[in-house]
Amino acid sequence: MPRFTTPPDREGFEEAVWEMVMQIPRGRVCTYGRISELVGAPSGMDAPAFRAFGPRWVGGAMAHCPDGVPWWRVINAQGRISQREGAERQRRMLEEERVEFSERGKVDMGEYGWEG
DNA sequence: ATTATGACTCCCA
DNA sequence: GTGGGAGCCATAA
Repeated sequence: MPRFTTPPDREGFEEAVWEMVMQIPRGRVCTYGRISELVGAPSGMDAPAFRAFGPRWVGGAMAHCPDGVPWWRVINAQGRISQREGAERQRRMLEEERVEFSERGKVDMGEYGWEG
């Protein structure tokens, strides 16, 4: 397992992430990686490092986001739920807004994915 | 000071 | 489709 850290300017980065996540329409999903791309790297960080860690930082921001942020609309690039503890709850939240899961628990990104 | 810890993605067997 | 490794460092305890 690779290690990762919180980003430089964590507060600013996470706020930007939350604002971006709030733009995901109801009934759609977005990936950690796509959110991090849309938000962009904090100044002073090189692209390769950000490519590697950005998505995980987005995950970190989802772990403690303020009310009003639809954290459940963020899933991984494979169309699956990354969270372990709250996976069922997240799935319910998505199904309530008509997002469908395959038998293997996957969301069709072509159908439900939001690219920003 | 040292250690454990994280809601990821890509690439290649 | 599934499995493992690489990416490489800030916080909290």
